[in-house]
Amino acid sequence: MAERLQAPKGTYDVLPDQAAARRLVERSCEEILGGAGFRRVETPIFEHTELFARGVGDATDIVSKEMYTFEDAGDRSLTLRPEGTAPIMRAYHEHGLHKEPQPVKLWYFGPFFRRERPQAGRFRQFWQVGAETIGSDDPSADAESIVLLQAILSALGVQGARLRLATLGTPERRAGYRELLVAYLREHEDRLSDEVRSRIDQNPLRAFDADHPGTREVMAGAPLLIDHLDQEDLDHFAEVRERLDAAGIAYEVDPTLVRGLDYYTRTLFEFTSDALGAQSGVGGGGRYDRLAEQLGNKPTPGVGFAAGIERLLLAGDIDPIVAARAAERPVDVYIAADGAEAFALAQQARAAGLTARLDLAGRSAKGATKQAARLGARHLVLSSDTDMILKDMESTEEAAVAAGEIVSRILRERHAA
RNA sequence: GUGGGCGUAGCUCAGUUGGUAGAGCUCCUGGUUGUGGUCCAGGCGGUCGCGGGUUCAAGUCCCGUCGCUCACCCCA
Repeated sequence: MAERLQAPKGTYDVLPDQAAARRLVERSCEEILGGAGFRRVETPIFEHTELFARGVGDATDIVSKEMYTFEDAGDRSLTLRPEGTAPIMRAYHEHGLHKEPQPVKLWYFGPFFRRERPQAGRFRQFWQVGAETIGSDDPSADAESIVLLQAILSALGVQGARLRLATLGTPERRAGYRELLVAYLREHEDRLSDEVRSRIDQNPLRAFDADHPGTREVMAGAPLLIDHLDQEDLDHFAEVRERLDAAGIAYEVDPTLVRGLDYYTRTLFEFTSDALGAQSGVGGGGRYDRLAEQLGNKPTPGVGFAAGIERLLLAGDIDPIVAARAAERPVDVYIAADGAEAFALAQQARAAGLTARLDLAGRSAKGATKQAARLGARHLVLSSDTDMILKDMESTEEAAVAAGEIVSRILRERHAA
Protein backbone atom coordinates (compact mmCIF):
# COMPACT_ATOMS: atom_id res chain seq x y z
CA MET A 1 0.00 0.00 0.00
CA ALA A 2 3.02 2.21 0.06
CA GLU A 3 2.68 3.95 -3.24
CA ARG A 4 -1.07 3.92 -3.35
CA LEU A 5 -2.30 7.37 -4.08
CA GLN A 6 -4.66 8.99 -1.67
CA ALA A 7 -6.39 12.31 -1.36
CA PRO A 8 -3.94 15.12 -0.48
CA LYS A 9 -3.59 16.07 3.16
CA GLY A 10 -6.49 18.10 4.42
CA THR A 11 -8.84 17.14 1.60
CA TYR A 12 -11.59 14.57 1.59
CA ASP A 13 -13.89 12.76 -0.79
CA VAL A 14 -17.61 13.35 -0.58
CA LEU A 15 -19.09 9.89 -1.00
CA PRO A 16 -22.74 9.38 -1.99
CA ASP A 17 -24.08 9.20 1.57
CA GLN A 18 -22.39 12.44 2.55
CA ALA A 19 -23.33 14.14 -0.67
CA ALA A 20 -27.01 14.00 0.22
CA ALA A 21 -26.45 15.61 3.61
CA ARG A 22 -24.43 18.37 2.01
CA ARG A 23 -27.14 19.03 -0.55
CA LEU A 24 -29.56 19.39 2.33
CA VAL A 25 -27.35 22.06 3.88
CA GLU A 26 -27.13 23.84 0.56
CA ARG A 27 -30.88 23.77 0.11
CA SER A 28 -31.53 25.17 3.59
CA CYS A 29 -29.14 28.01 2.90
CA GLU A 30 -30.80 28.72 -0.41
CA GLU A 31 -34.23 28.86 1.16
CA ILE A 32 -33.25 31.09 4.03
CA LEU A 33 -31.01 33.47 2.09
CA GLY A 34 -33.15 33.50 -1.02
CA GLY A 35 -36.12 34.31 1.14
CA ALA A 36 -34.29 37.36 2.46
CA GLY A 37 -33.52 38.64 -1.02
CA PHE A 38 -30.00 37.33 -1.48
CA ARG A 39 -29.07 36.18 -4.98
CA ARG A 40 -26.51 33.47 -5.53
CA VAL A 41 -23.19 34.21 -7.22
CA GLU A 42 -20.09 32.22 -8.04
CA THR A 43 -16.62 33.68 -8.35
CA PRO A 44 -13.46 31.96 -9.62
CA ILE A 45 -11.65 29.39 -7.52
CA PHE A 46 -8.41 31.31 -8.10
CA GLU A 47 -7.81 35.03 -8.20
CA HIS A 48 -4.89 37.40 -8.55
CA THR A 49 -2.83 37.08 -5.40
CA GLU A 50 -3.00 40.82 -4.99
CA LEU A 51 -6.74 40.68 -4.35
CA PHE A 52 -6.15 38.87 -1.07
CA ALA A 53 -2.92 40.64 -0.21
CA ARG A 54 -4.76 43.96 -0.40
CA GLY A 55 -8.20 42.81 0.73
CA VAL A 56 -7.46 40.42 3.55
CA GLY A 57 -4.19 42.05 4.56
CA ASP A 58 -0.52 41.19 4.05
CA ALA A 59 0.16 40.73 7.73
CA THR A 60 -2.65 38.28 8.42
CA ASP A 61 -1.88 34.61 8.98
CA ILE A 62 -4.09 33.76 6.03
CA VAL A 63 -2.07 35.79 3.56
CA SER A 64 1.37 35.46 5.09
CA LYS A 65 1.47 31.69 5.45
CA GLU A 66 -1.70 29.86 4.49
CA MET A 67 -2.34 30.60 0.82
CA TYR A 68 -1.88 28.26 -2.12
CA THR A 69 -0.11 30.60 -4.50
CA PHE A 70 1.34 29.77 -7.91
CA GLU A 71 2.50 31.45 -11.09
CA ASP A 72 0.70 30.96 -14.36
CA ALA A 73 2.40 30.90 -17.74
CA GLY A 74 2.39 34.68 -17.97
CA ASP A 75 4.23 35.08 -14.66
CA ARG A 76 1.10 36.34 -12.97
CA SER A 77 0.76 35.34 -9.36
CA LEU A 78 -2.49 33.54 -8.70
CA THR A 79 -3.95 32.17 -5.46
CA LEU A 80 -6.61 29.63 -4.63
CA ARG A 81 -9.20 31.69 -2.83
CA PRO A 82 -8.86 31.52 0.97
CA GLU A 83 -12.08 33.43 1.60
CA GLY A 84 -15.08 34.80 -0.23
CA THR A 85 -15.64 38.43 0.64
CA ALA A 86 -12.81 40.07 -1.27
CA PRO A 87 -13.70 38.24 -4.52
CA ILE A 88 -17.32 39.29 -4.23
CA MET A 89 -16.41 42.89 -3.61
CA ARG A 90 -14.12 42.68 -6.64
CA ALA A 91 -16.92 41.29 -8.80
CA TYR A 92 -19.38 43.86 -7.49
CA HIS A 93 -17.27 46.72 -8.84
CA GLU A 94 -15.97 44.92 -11.91
CA HIS A 95 -19.48 44.31 -13.22
CA GLY A 96 -21.10 47.55 -12.22
CA LEU A 97 -23.36 46.16 -9.55
CA HIS A 98 -22.92 49.49 -7.78
CA LYS A 99 -25.26 50.87 -10.46
CA GLU A 100 -28.07 48.61 -9.31
CA PRO A 101 -30.49 49.60 -6.56
CA GLN A 102 -28.54 49.42 -3.29
CA PRO A 103 -27.78 47.45 -1.32
CA VAL A 104 -26.88 44.44 -3.44
CA LYS A 105 -27.37 41.22 -1.50
CA LEU A 106 -25.39 38.20 -2.68
CA TRP A 107 -24.69 34.75 -1.32
CA TYR A 108 -22.31 31.94 -2.24
CA PHE A 109 -21.62 28.32 -1.46
CA GLY A 110 -18.37 26.74 -2.52
CA PRO A 111 -14.84 25.54 -1.74
CA PHE A 112 -12.02 27.57 -0.22
CA PHE A 113 -8.39 26.75 0.44
CA ARG A 114 -5.98 27.35 3.28
CA ARG A 115 -2.69 25.54 3.89
CA GLU A 116 -3.02 24.73 7.57
CA ARG A 117 -2.41 21.60 9.59
CA PRO A 118 -5.71 19.76 9.42
CA GLN A 119 -7.62 18.73 12.52
CA ALA A 120 -11.22 18.21 13.58
CA GLY A 121 -13.37 20.62 11.59
CA ARG A 122 -10.40 22.08 9.76
CA PHE A 123 -9.40 21.16 6.25
CA ARG A 124 -7.19 22.54 3.52
CA GLN A 125 -10.05 22.48 1.10
CA PHE A 126 -13.20 23.39 2.95
CA TRP A 127 -16.60 24.72 1.98
CA GLN A 128 -18.29 27.86 3.11
CA VAL A 129 -21.66 29.44 2.74
CA GLY A 130 -21.63 33.17 2.93
CA ALA A 131 -23.84 36.19 2.37
CA GLU A 132 -22.84 39.78 1.72
CA THR A 133 -24.91 42.96 1.85
CA ILE A 134 -23.01 45.55 -0.15
CA GLY A 135 -23.90 49.21 -0.39
CA SER A 136 -25.55 49.85 2.96
CA ASP A 137 -24.20 50.92 6.31
CA ASP A 138 -27.57 50.60 7.99
CA PRO A 139 -27.29 48.80 11.35
CA SER A 140 -30.23 46.70 10.25
CA ALA A 141 -28.02 45.16 7.57
CA ASP A 142 -25.59 44.06 10.29
CA ALA A 143 -28.38 42.66 12.41
CA GLU A 144 -29.88 40.93 9.39
CA SER A 145 -26.60 39.12 8.70
CA ILE A 146 -26.55 37.84 12.25
CA VAL A 147 -30.21 36.83 12.25
CA LEU A 148 -29.82 34.94 8.97
CA LEU A 149 -26.77 33.03 10.13
CA GLN A 150 -28.68 32.18 13.27
CA ALA A 151 -31.58 30.96 11.15
CA ILE A 152 -29.29 28.67 9.17
CA LEU A 153 -27.83 27.25 12.37
CA SER A 154 -31.23 26.48 13.82
CA ALA A 155 -32.55 25.08 10.53
CA LEU A 156 -29.69 22.57 10.58
CA GLY A 157 -30.24 21.68 14.21
CA VAL A 158 -27.06 23.21 15.60
CA GLN A 159 -27.68 23.11 19.34
CA GLY A 160 -26.33 25.50 21.91
CA ALA A 161 -24.60 27.91 19.57
CA ARG A 162 -23.23 30.93 21.39
CA LEU A 163 -23.14 34.35 19.76
CA ARG A 164 -20.36 36.74 20.61
CA LEU A 165 -20.49 40.32 19.44
CA ALA A 166 -18.04 43.19 19.33
CA THR A 167 -17.34 46.39 17.51
CA LEU A 168 -14.00 47.35 16.04
CA GLY A 169 -14.61 50.94 15.04
CA THR A 170 -12.40 52.31 12.32
CA PRO A 171 -8.98 50.95 11.36
CA GLU A 172 -7.39 54.19 12.55
CA ARG A 173 -8.92 53.93 16.00
CA ARG A 174 -8.07 50.29 16.13
CA ALA A 175 -4.45 50.95 15.22
CA GLY A 176 -4.22 53.60 17.90
CA TYR A 177 -5.71 51.27 20.46
CA ARG A 178 -3.36 48.52 19.45
CA GLU A 179 -0.35 50.72 20.14
CA LEU A 180 -1.81 51.55 23.49
CA LEU A 181 -2.33 47.90 24.33
CA VAL A 182 1.14 46.87 23.17
CA ALA A 183 2.66 49.64 25.27
CA TYR A 184 0.63 48.50 28.28
CA LEU A 185 1.73 44.89 27.80
CA ARG A 186 5.38 45.91 27.47
CA GLU A 187 5.04 47.85 30.67
CA HIS A 188 3.90 44.73 32.53
CA GLU A 189 5.95 42.27 30.50
CA ASP A 190 7.53 40.60 33.51
CA ARG A 191 4.20 39.35 34.82
CA LEU A 192 2.99 37.86 31.50
CA SER A 193 3.28 34.24 30.45
CA ASP A 194 6.12 33.41 28.06
CA GLU A 195 3.71 32.68 25.27
CA VAL A 196 1.79 35.91 25.55
CA ARG A 197 5.00 37.89 25.86
CA SER A 198 6.47 36.36 22.73
CA ARG A 199 3.36 37.30 20.77
CA ILE A 200 2.86 40.86 21.97
CA ASP A 201 3.61 42.35 18.59
CA GLN A 202 1.89 39.72 16.48
CA ASN A 203 -1.34 39.41 18.38
CA PRO A 204 -1.63 41.52 21.50
CA LEU A 205 -5.39 40.93 21.77
CA ARG A 206 -4.64 37.28 22.37
CA ALA A 207 -3.50 38.22 25.86
CA PHE A 208 -7.13 38.66 26.87
CA ASP A 209 -7.79 34.94 26.39
CA ALA A 210 -4.89 33.67 28.48
CA ASP A 211 -5.40 31.36 31.46
CA HIS A 212 -2.08 32.28 33.03
CA PRO A 213 -2.81 33.87 36.45
CA GLY A 214 -0.26 36.66 36.18
CA THR A 215 -1.43 37.51 32.70
CA ARG A 216 -5.03 37.61 33.82
CA GLU A 217 -4.21 40.04 36.59
CA VAL A 218 -2.45 42.30 34.13
CA MET A 219 -5.30 42.06 31.63
CA ALA A 220 -7.90 43.02 34.22
CA GLY A 221 -6.46 46.51 34.10
CA ALA A 222 -5.73 46.60 30.39
CA PRO A 223 -7.25 49.27 28.14
CA LEU A 224 -10.30 48.16 26.15
CA LEU A 225 -10.97 49.03 22.54
CA ILE A 226 -14.52 50.02 23.24
CA ASP A 227 -13.31 52.91 25.40
CA HIS A 228 -11.35 54.32 22.48
CA LEU A 229 -13.91 54.43 19.70
CA ASP A 230 -15.64 57.34 17.98
CA GLN A 231 -19.13 58.22 19.10
CA GLU A 232 -20.53 57.44 15.63
CA ASP A 233 -19.23 53.89 15.80
CA LEU A 234 -20.56 53.44 19.32
CA ASP A 235 -23.95 54.67 18.19
CA HIS A 236 -23.92 52.29 15.24
CA PHE A 237 -23.11 49.41 17.55
CA ALA A 238 -25.90 50.41 19.93
CA GLU A 239 -28.35 50.36 17.06
CA VAL A 240 -27.21 46.91 15.95
CA ARG A 241 -27.74 45.66 19.48
CA GLU A 242 -31.14 47.32 19.66
CA ARG A 243 -32.22 45.36 16.60
CA LEU A 244 -30.87 42.07 17.92
CA ASP A 245 -32.71 42.66 21.17
CA ALA A 246 -35.88 43.36 19.23
CA ALA A 247 -35.41 40.11 17.35
CA GLY A 248 -34.92 38.22 20.58
CA ILE A 249 -31.39 37.12 19.70
CA ALA A 250 -29.24 36.29 22.69
CA TYR A 251 -25.60 37.36 22.58
CA GLU A 252 -22.74 38.47 24.72
CA VAL A 253 -20.55 41.44 24.02
CA ASP A 254 -16.94 40.33 23.97
CA PRO A 255 -14.54 43.25 23.61
CA THR A 256 -11.69 40.83 22.96
CA LEU A 257 -13.19 39.09 19.96
CA VAL A 258 -10.65 38.92 17.15
CA ARG A 259 -10.81 37.91 13.54
CA GLY A 260 -7.89 37.30 11.27
CA LEU A 261 -8.95 39.51 8.44
CA ASP A 262 -7.90 43.13 8.26
CA TYR A 263 -10.91 44.44 6.42
CA TYR A 264 -13.37 44.41 9.28
CA THR A 265 -14.76 47.65 10.70
CA ARG A 266 -17.43 48.23 13.30
CA THR A 267 -19.59 45.15 13.85
CA LEU A 268 -17.89 41.81 14.38
CA PHE A 269 -19.58 38.57 15.39
CA GLU A 270 -19.01 34.86 15.75
CA PHE A 271 -21.11 31.83 16.57
CA THR A 272 -19.37 29.05 18.48
CA SER A 273 -20.51 25.57 19.40
CA ASP A 274 -19.20 23.09 21.94
CA ALA A 275 -20.05 20.25 19.57
CA LEU A 276 -17.00 21.04 17.48
CA GLY A 277 -13.85 20.38 19.47
CA ALA A 278 -11.05 22.86 19.35
CA GLN A 279 -12.22 24.62 16.21
CA SER A 280 -15.30 25.92 17.92
CA GLY A 281 -16.30 28.61 15.44
CA VAL A 282 -19.15 27.56 13.18
CA GLY A 283 -19.48 30.87 11.45
CA GLY A 284 -19.00 34.56 11.82
CA GLY A 285 -18.59 37.81 10.02
CA GLY A 286 -18.82 41.51 10.30
CA ARG A 287 -18.81 44.85 8.60
CA TYR A 288 -16.10 45.80 6.11
CA ASP A 289 -16.64 49.42 5.12
CA ARG A 290 -13.02 49.91 4.02
CA LEU A 291 -12.58 46.86 1.85
CA ALA A 292 -13.70 48.52 -1.40
CA GLU A 293 -11.09 51.25 -0.99
CA GLN A 294 -8.36 48.78 -0.21
CA LEU A 295 -9.15 47.13 -3.51
CA GLY A 296 -8.92 50.44 -5.33
CA ASN A 297 -12.63 51.10 -5.71
CA LYS A 298 -14.73 53.93 -4.44
CA PRO A 299 -15.78 53.63 -0.80
CA THR A 300 -18.63 51.17 -0.43
CA PRO A 301 -19.93 49.83 2.87
CA GLY A 302 -20.71 46.17 3.31
CA VAL A 303 -21.48 43.54 5.89
CA GLY A 304 -21.68 39.77 5.73
CA PHE A 305 -20.97 36.38 7.22
CA ALA A 306 -19.42 33.06 6.34
CA ALA A 307 -20.01 29.64 7.89
CA GLY A 308 -18.08 26.41 7.46
CA ILE A 309 -20.06 23.61 5.84
CA GLU A 310 -18.01 20.86 7.47
CA ARG A 311 -18.55 22.49 10.84
CA LEU A 312 -22.27 22.92 10.24
CA LEU A 313 -22.43 19.21 9.49
CA LEU A 314 -20.44 18.37 12.63
CA ALA A 315 -22.48 20.59 14.92
CA GLY A 316 -25.87 20.07 13.30
CA ASP A 317 -28.10 17.05 13.61
CA ILE A 318 -28.48 15.98 10.00
CA ASP A 319 -28.48 12.20 9.74
CA PRO A 320 -26.54 11.32 6.58
CA ILE A 321 -28.29 7.97 6.25
CA VAL A 322 -31.73 9.54 6.41
CA ALA A 323 -30.67 12.27 4.01
CA ALA A 324 -29.26 9.74 1.56
CA ARG A 325 -32.38 7.62 1.70
CA ALA A 326 -34.59 10.63 1.12
CA ALA A 327 -32.53 11.50 -1.93
CA GLU A 328 -32.87 8.07 -3.50
CA ARG A 329 -35.17 7.73 -6.47
CA PRO A 330 -37.57 4.82 -6.34
CA VAL A 331 -36.77 2.21 -8.97
CA ASP A 332 -39.70 1.26 -11.17
CA VAL A 333 -38.08 -1.65 -12.92
CA TYR A 334 -34.90 -3.66 -12.52
CA ILE A 335 -33.92 -5.35 -15.76
CA ALA A 336 -31.75 -8.43 -15.44
CA ALA A 337 -32.45 -9.95 -18.82
CA ASP A 338 -29.63 -10.46 -21.29
CA GLY A 339 -28.51 -8.83 -24.46
CA ALA A 340 -29.48 -6.00 -26.75
CA GLU A 341 -33.18 -6.55 -26.20
CA ALA A 342 -32.84 -5.89 -22.49
CA PHE A 343 -30.69 -2.87 -23.19
CA ALA A 344 -33.33 -1.48 -25.54
CA LEU A 345 -36.02 -2.14 -22.96
CA ALA A 346 -34.18 -0.02 -20.40
CA GLN A 347 -34.04 2.88 -22.84
CA GLN A 348 -37.74 2.54 -23.68
CA ALA A 349 -38.67 2.50 -20.01
CA ARG A 350 -36.64 5.64 -19.33
CA ALA A 351 -38.10 7.38 -22.37
CA ALA A 352 -41.54 6.61 -20.93
CA GLY A 353 -40.56 8.34 -17.69
CA LEU A 354 -39.85 5.24 -15.62
CA THR A 355 -36.79 4.79 -13.43
CA ALA A 356 -35.11 1.77 -14.93
CA ARG A 357 -31.95 -0.04 -13.84
CA LEU A 358 -30.18 -2.47 -16.08
CA ASP A 359 -28.20 -5.22 -14.40
CA LEU A 360 -24.58 -4.78 -15.40
CA ALA A 361 -23.09 -7.41 -13.14
CA GLY A 362 -24.28 -10.59 -14.85
CA ARG A 363 -26.26 -11.62 -11.79
CA SER A 364 -28.06 -14.89 -11.50
CA ALA A 365 -31.86 -14.88 -11.15
CA LYS A 366 -31.42 -15.09 -7.40
CA GLY A 367 -28.78 -12.41 -7.32
CA ALA A 368 -30.89 -10.15 -9.50
CA THR A 369 -33.92 -10.66 -7.30
CA LYS A 370 -31.86 -9.80 -4.26
CA GLN A 371 -30.50 -6.69 -5.89
CA ALA A 372 -33.95 -5.61 -7.06
CA ALA A 373 -35.28 -6.05 -3.53
CA ARG A 374 -32.37 -4.09 -2.12
CA LEU A 375 -33.18 -1.21 -4.44
CA GLY A 376 -36.86 -1.37 -3.59
CA ALA A 377 -37.68 -1.94 -7.25
CA ARG A 378 -41.34 -2.48 -8.04
CA HIS A 379 -40.78 -4.75 -11.00
CA LEU A 380 -38.12 -7.17 -12.07
CA VAL A 381 -37.49 -8.38 -15.60
CA LEU A 382 -35.70 -11.67 -16.19
CA SER A 383 -34.84 -13.61 -19.34
CA SER A 384 -36.75 -16.60 -20.52
CA ASP A 385 -36.50 -18.71 -23.63
CA THR A 386 -39.15 -16.86 -25.62
CA ASP A 387 -40.50 -13.68 -24.02
CA MET A 388 -39.28 -11.98 -20.91
CA ILE A 389 -40.52 -12.62 -17.39
CA LEU A 390 -42.05 -9.64 -15.63
CA LYS A 391 -42.30 -10.00 -11.87
CA ASP A 392 -44.17 -7.82 -9.46
CA MET A 393 -41.92 -7.46 -6.43
CA GLU A 394 -44.77 -6.66 -4.07
CA SER A 395 -46.71 -9.81 -4.77
CA THR A 396 -45.84 -13.20 -6.16
CA GLU A 397 -47.27 -12.44 -9.55
CA GLU A 398 -45.16 -13.10 -12.56
CA ALA A 399 -45.91 -13.41 -16.24
CA ALA A 400 -44.19 -14.10 -19.51
CA VAL A 401 -44.47 -10.91 -21.50
CA ALA A 402 -43.17 -9.90 -24.92
CA ALA A 403 -40.37 -7.35 -24.55
CA GLY A 404 -42.38 -4.76 -26.45
CA GLU A 405 -45.28 -5.04 -24.00
CA ILE A 406 -43.41 -4.58 -20.77
CA VAL A 407 -43.30 -0.81 -20.56
CA SER A 408 -46.96 -0.32 -21.35
CA ARG A 409 -47.89 -3.01 -18.89
CA ILE A 410 -45.98 -1.37 -16.06
CA LEU A 411 -47.53 1.98 -16.90
CA ARG A 412 -51.00 0.48 -16.87
CA GLU A 413 -50.48 -1.17 -13.49
CA ARG A 414 -49.10 2.04 -12.10
CA HIS A 415 -52.18 3.88 -13.31
CA ALA A 416 -54.49 1.38 -11.69
CA ALA A 417 -52.71 1.75 -8.38
C1' G B 1 6.31 25.13 12.41
C1' U B 2 5.71 22.18 17.52
C1' G B 3 3.66 18.14 20.50
C1' G B 4 0.41 13.47 21.79
C1' G B 5 -2.19 8.99 19.80
C1' C B 6 -2.56 5.50 15.85
C1' G B 7 -1.17 2.61 11.18
C1' U B 8 -3.18 -5.93 9.97
C1' A B 9 -8.61 -7.48 4.07
C1' G B 10 -13.52 -2.28 1.15
C1' C B 11 -15.44 -1.48 6.74
C1' U B 12 -14.89 -2.79 12.35
C1' C B 13 -11.12 -5.39 14.56
C1' A B 14 -8.29 -10.12 16.81
C1' G B 15 -3.41 -11.88 16.48
C1' U B 16 -1.10 -14.94 22.97
C1' U B 17 6.47 -14.78 26.07
C1' G B 18 8.98 -13.59 17.85
C1' G B 19 7.54 -19.58 14.52
C1' U B 20 6.08 -18.02 7.45
C1' A B 21 -1.86 -14.30 8.48
C1' G B 22 -7.57 -14.69 11.16
C1' A B 23 -12.93 -13.22 12.53
C1' G B 24 -17.36 -10.45 11.79
C1' C B 25 -19.79 -7.24 8.22
C1' U B 26 -20.13 -6.19 2.91
C1' C B 27 -19.97 -8.38 -2.14
C1' C B 28 -20.53 -12.88 -5.53
C1' U B 29 -22.03 -18.25 -6.30
C1' G B 30 -24.79 -22.67 -4.82
C1' G B 31 -28.39 -24.80 -1.55
C1' U B 32 -32.55 -23.73 1.79
C1' U B 33 -36.73 -20.58 2.75
C1' G B 34 -44.21 -21.27 -0.76
C1' U B 35 -39.35 -15.67 -6.26
C1' G B 36 -35.51 -11.32 -2.32
C1' G B 37 -35.25 -9.98 2.92
C1' U B 38 -33.87 -16.12 7.32
C1' C B 39 -30.44 -20.07 7.57
C1' C B 40 -26.22 -23.33 5.62
C1' A B 41 -21.85 -23.99 2.53
C1' G B 42 -18.25 -21.99 -0.59
C1' G B 43 -15.67 -17.98 -3.10
C1' C B 44 -13.37 -12.95 -4.13
C1' G B 45 -10.27 -9.91 -1.17
C1' G B 46 -4.02 -8.51 2.63
C1' U B 47 3.93 -7.86 -0.13
C1' C B 48 0.46 -6.94 8.26
C1' G B 49 2.07 1.76 5.76
C1' C B 50 7.24 1.76 3.70
C1' G B 51 12.76 1.00 4.29
C1' G B 52 16.65 -0.84 7.03
C1' G B 53 18.49 -3.78 11.38
C1' U B 54 18.60 -7.99 15.15
C1' U B 55 17.33 -13.40 14.58
C1' C B 56 17.50 -19.98 12.01
C1' A B 57 12.66 -17.27 11.97
C1' A B 58 9.35 -10.51 12.76
C1' G B 59 2.59 -8.38 12.10
C1' U B 60 5.08 -9.31 16.90
C1' C B 61 11.79 -6.46 19.04
C1' C B 62 15.17 -1.89 17.48
C1' C B 63 16.08 2.47 14.21
C1' G B 64 14.45 5.53 10.40
C1' U B 65 10.67 7.26 7.24
C1' C B 66 5.74 8.22 5.33
C1' G B 67 0.64 8.61 6.32
C1' C B 68 -3.74 9.37 9.34
C1' U B 69 -5.64 11.72 13.62
C1' C B 70 -6.11 15.10 17.84
C1' A B 71 -4.11 19.49 20.03
C1' C B 72 -1.02 24.18 20.03
C1' C B 73 -1.21 28.36 16.53
C1' C B 74 -5.01 30.35 13.63
C1' C B 75 -9.70 30.25 11.80
C1' A B 76 -14.95 28.62 8.81
